[in-house]
Amino acid sequence: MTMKSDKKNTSCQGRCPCMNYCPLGGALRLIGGKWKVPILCALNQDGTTRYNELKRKIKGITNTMLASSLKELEEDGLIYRKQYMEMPVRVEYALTDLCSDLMPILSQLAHWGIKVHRSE
Amino acid sequence: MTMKSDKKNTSCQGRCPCMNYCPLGGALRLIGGKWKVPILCALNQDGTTRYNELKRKIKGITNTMLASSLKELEEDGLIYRKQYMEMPVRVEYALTDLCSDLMPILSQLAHWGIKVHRSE
DNA sequence: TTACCTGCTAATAATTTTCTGCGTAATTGA
DNA sequence: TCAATTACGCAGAAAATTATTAGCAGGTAA
Repeated sequence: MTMKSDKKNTSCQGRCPCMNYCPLGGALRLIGGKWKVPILCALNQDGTTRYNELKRKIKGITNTMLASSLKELEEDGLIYRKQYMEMPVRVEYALTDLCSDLMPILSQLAHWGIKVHRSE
Repeated sequence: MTMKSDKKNTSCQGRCPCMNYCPLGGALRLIGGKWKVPILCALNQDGTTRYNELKRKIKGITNTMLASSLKELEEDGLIYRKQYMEMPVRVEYALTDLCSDLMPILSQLAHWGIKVHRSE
């Protein structure tokens, strides 16, 4: 898998749940950006999904962003890519176990988000 | 508090832990950006903290970003600002209860981040 | 054959968003 | 007058995102 050791670690300079590397900052970087959460949510909800199916489901995403986000998510070990050598090529994506562990945490975050939204 | 209803809701179009508004996207926006997590972590670790103390503790942050991030966090109800009418002015920041509820979730996220980091 | 269609992705430039660096302001006691 | 504290404003740099174009592999329709 990829090396990320050169990424700046602004998140927590020796404080919090974080030490020198800051796994919290690291985690947030993995799911950061505009489209990664929508992709993960789609895969979480529907399971294994093809490229164009994702594109249809995630409104407004461009090919550029879908392809590059999928690539990063795969490199980071959050999703799994399986290419079938049919013609035309078929490619399927699914969450890895690692990412399945993440989803309940995101779900808690979502519940917290509901509270915040109500209190505004 | 602030109205955020005009924010685009790209995160989850009717899927996942999210409905139409997407509280997950909302939550991630609140803590998004380069400096908000470091600020929250500092406040979580040390409790009530003054402006310049925060500035010293969070290495590399500029006045512009510290001031604007604090302002947004306050508008969003995550931190609490108390200004003492001394001279020179003293201002203290602390986490709100709402944000205290968030910290354990971030902690879980951090633990997940450790796993990811190890598997790379 | 020719032309165009689907599925997936890359390359590039244009645009938008976010961040940085610097300067400055109000206040007032020493 | 100067220092200390807490900011705000603005220009430009950097980063993220979008738009556009194009590629390839093969299938379909004319």
